[in-house]
Formats: sequence, C-alpha cells, structure tokens
Amino acid sequence: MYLCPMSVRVRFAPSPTGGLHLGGVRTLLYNYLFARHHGGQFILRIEDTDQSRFVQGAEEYIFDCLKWLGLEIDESPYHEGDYGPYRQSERKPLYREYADQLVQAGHAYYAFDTPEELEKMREANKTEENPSPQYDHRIRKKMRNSLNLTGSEVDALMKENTPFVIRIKMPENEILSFRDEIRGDISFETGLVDDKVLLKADGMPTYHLAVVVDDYLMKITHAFRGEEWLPSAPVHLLLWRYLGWENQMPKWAHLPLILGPSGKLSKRDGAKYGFPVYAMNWADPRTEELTEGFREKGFLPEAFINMLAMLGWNNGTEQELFSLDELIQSFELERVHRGSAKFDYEKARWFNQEWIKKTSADHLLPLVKPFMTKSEINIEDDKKLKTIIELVKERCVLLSDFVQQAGFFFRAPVEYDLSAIQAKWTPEKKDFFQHFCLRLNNLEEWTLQKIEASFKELAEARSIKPGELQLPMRIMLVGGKFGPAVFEIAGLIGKEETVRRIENVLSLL
RNA sequence: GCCGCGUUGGUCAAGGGGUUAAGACGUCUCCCUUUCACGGAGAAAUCACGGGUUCGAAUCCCGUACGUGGUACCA
Repeated sequence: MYLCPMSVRVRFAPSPTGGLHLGGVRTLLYNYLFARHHGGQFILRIEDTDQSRFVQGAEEYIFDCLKWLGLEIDESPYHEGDYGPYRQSERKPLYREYADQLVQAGHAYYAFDTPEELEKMREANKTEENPSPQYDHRIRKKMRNSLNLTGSEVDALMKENTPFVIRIKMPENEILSFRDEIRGDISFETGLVDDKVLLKADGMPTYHLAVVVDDYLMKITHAFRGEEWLPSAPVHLLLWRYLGWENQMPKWAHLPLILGPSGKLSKRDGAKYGFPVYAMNWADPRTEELTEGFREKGFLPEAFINMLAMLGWNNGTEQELFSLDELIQSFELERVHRGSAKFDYEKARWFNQEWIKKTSADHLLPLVKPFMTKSEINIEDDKKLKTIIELVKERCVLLSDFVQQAGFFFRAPVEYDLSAIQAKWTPEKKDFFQHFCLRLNNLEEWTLQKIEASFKELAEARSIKPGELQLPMRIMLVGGKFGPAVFEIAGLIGKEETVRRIENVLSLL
C-alpha cells in the first residue's frame, strides 16, 4: 500500500443554452486556476441534457471563449480523453442503468404522474403560506408512482409505454451534513427537500443524476459551481451515498454569486447600464437578439481574466494586477469569499486601461487594427500604426478608444470643435497661422523639433504666447481637445497633410 | 411561506479579540501639462441593527433586519 500523489481533476460543465456571462466565466476561471495550481487536469463536460434548450452554435461559442481567454483544456468533446464521451446527450444509456440501480435498492421510484396531474397537485396543495408545494415524502404517498401502485400495475403501465420519470426517495427525517471548501460545514434536513426527478421521461438524466454519475466516472476530485447549487447539494450527497461511491465523492466548493447594480446580474443589466455581461458577443439564432461581449467592447482577455479573478478572491496582498500565470501560482481556494460581489464596470475599465498600458505595441497591433477597420480607417502601414499605438496607448481605456486617439493620424478629422478656437480667435492669430503654413512649406527638415522651433520663433516675432496658439493648432490637426503633443502629431502626419489641415480650418473660420 | 447562503466606505476588499480599521476603483481638491490622458500629493466616506460573552468586540455567541439563491421532467 502506498499513497498516490494528489492528482486533481476539475471539470467545468457549461450548458449550451446561450452566451457565457460573468458568473459563468468566473466559475470556469476558478476551476481552471485551481486545476493548474495543483498541476492537475482540466476537463470540459457539456451539459446538453435538455435538448429543447439547446441552442445552435452555443457549444462552439464556449470553445471560442476558452480560446480567446487562452485557457487550455485537457479533455473535452474536442480534445478526446480517456473518459469520454463528454456530451451528456452521448452518454444517455449510462444514466438509465444507474437510475434503475437506485430503484432496485429502494432509493428511487418510478413516477407516472402527467404534467397535468402535477399541476393539479400543486394547485390543490397551494396555500397562502406555501405558494410552491413540493413533491416530497408527504405528497408522494398520494401520487401515481411505484411506491403506491402494485408490482403488476407498474408492469402494466410499463408495457403500455406510459411515460414515467425516476425520482429519488428522500428520507423523511435525517440531517445531512457536508463540508464545503469555501463555507465550511453545511447541513440540511432531508424531509424539507423534495423528491427530485433523476431521469426524465425522454430518458435523459437531469443535472442531479448526470453530475454525480459523470463526476464519478470521470474521476473528478474537486467540483466548483455557483452558489445557486447549494440547495440541491443534499440530493447529490445522497446519490453518492446510495450509489455506493461516497468515499470517492469530490470536494465541493460553492462560489458566491456576481450581482449587478440591482440584484442578480442579468444580460438585461447590460443593455440597461451600458456594459457587457457576456464574454464575447452572442447572437441568439432564435431571437436574433445580440448581447454585447467584453471582447467586442474592447477588453483585453488578460484584463477580463484579471478583473474577474479579483471579484471574489485576492491573495491577501495589495497586488491587483495579475497575469494568468501569476493567478495560477497564487490562487488558493481558502481565499475565495463567501459573500457575493457586485460587479463594478468602472473598475473593470480600470483593469483594462492598466493592461493596455503594460501591453506592448507589437501585441496590441493586431487587436487594435480590427477596431480601426470597423471605423473605416484603412491601415496600410503597420509600422506607423505601431508607433502611434505606443504614443497614445496610455490614453486608451478600451481598445475601441484607439479609433479616436489614433484615427486622426490616418485620416483628416471629419468634425472640428471650432467653438474651442472661436472663443479666443483674433485676426492676429489668423495671420500667424497663414504665415506659419508658409514657413512649414519651406522647412527642409521635417522633425518635431524643427516644427516646434519654427512655431515658437514666429510666435515670438508676433508677440503672441505660444500656449495660446497651441490649442487652435491642436483642433486644426486632430479636430478636438485630445491626443498627444501637437508637434509630435504634425511630425507624424507629414508636411503636406499638416499644412492642408491648417488651411482647411482657416477657411472654415 | 419554507429552506440554504451571505452582510467591513458608493464598489472591490485587507484585517478574524486590543489597529490612528490597509489598499484599489469611483468622487472631490491641488501639482505636472496652456488639449486629453499618464504621473504625483491630498480630502471626504465604512465595520447592517439589537442583545450577550469579555477588562476589551469589526472580529466569538444569539436574535432581528436586509440582500441573495433554491423550492421545474432548467441548468
């Protein structure tokens, strides 16, 4: 006998029903960080047990997200491993076997109640103080199931292919306790939990059965999921016990929720408050509704990951900026919070700004270009764009900000903030710029030093403070009150363009 | 209704019996810069409430309030 070194296997199990929202990505991220921190494996299982909710393209979307974020998967439908298949729909026959085993052992039963009968039961038992009656140990005695029917009655129903589900038989009076890695000991009274459906009438398992069977067969050691699963934990615990696998049950951790400005974060919040909720754009093929993503909004994946990781975890130091590798290195489950966190878009923007500042122009270039192209700014010279990115990146919070901050280097402004000039405009200033254009045309060396020297010389000769002329000059070159130093801009856009833009604005005044 | 989980500035949060209760975002003021940023200095702002335990409670215990989740043949 010897002890194996700890081998961690963690799974993320998205359901392909739409985009991936903040909470989902964070669960994914924490799963990933934990697995990598322990040198373990990260596997992806797809929960597509409900075919009616399955959305075309949603599975690919999940993989695209993983790719964008740079998270590698060890096993999944697309990266086969030893425990496949990894889609629940492809594992269908497996579940029936275990469900029957539970029935045989008396821990589950067949229920033939139709949706109408269930509705009737709920209606009949609904009271003022109990608006949602459960199919529990009290109610099950009055329903059409194998606990109340005789063996031959059940057989007959089966022979007629009557639709049925398999429900777990919750004990009437037991206290179940388990340990949550984040919250500590939690206990539930079994009599208060309903007889959850394990196998649906279409033969597909519910999440409850599938998660237990798959985690067992896939040898999962740690299972992290959202807090919304806490109330069904007793059902899962019982299944592990009844199936005889309790000593192989993974360690559980329930992650706190991410809240929006008013309550639970929903994709509606995005539209309402003007920030993305999904990782990447998600266009629902059924409704054609588009939900904006962080990627398209102009976030760097590094910043998105960083921001999300810090929403519910920190390493106890003042460090806030972490690369993925640093996160992997310092991530500890013990430091994940119990309380839910409210998402703050301003802080998310700050993370992105910091990441843009620390990312090289080389790396930024291919990410910025699509935003320029989208705004119909053609980039023929990548090298020039790279120089400009370096020059303006500290003024950009989102990648989309490069359009405003760098666009005027490639294309004359479409609109000019003329009011900023007109406020203090004088004939002397007009005269200054007319002469300045002449001087520029005669400048033999086009460098920012020469341009600036020429500008200041002329200003001195006319006894106008150079400072008073810089703002008009800026408006002429970029259109508004933004951008880097004016002479630097003039240097980069070239002599002809500089003169053209000045003359153009002079004609407008 | 019942059950679960939670609660440190507006937000993210450190601190887990003795602290002037860190830090960051945001806000405001000032400096730098005659643009916008970046950078620098500073300010306002917090232990949900009520009871215990203790010499001493943000910290431990019990209530209450509030928030949030579950209570589906959804995950």
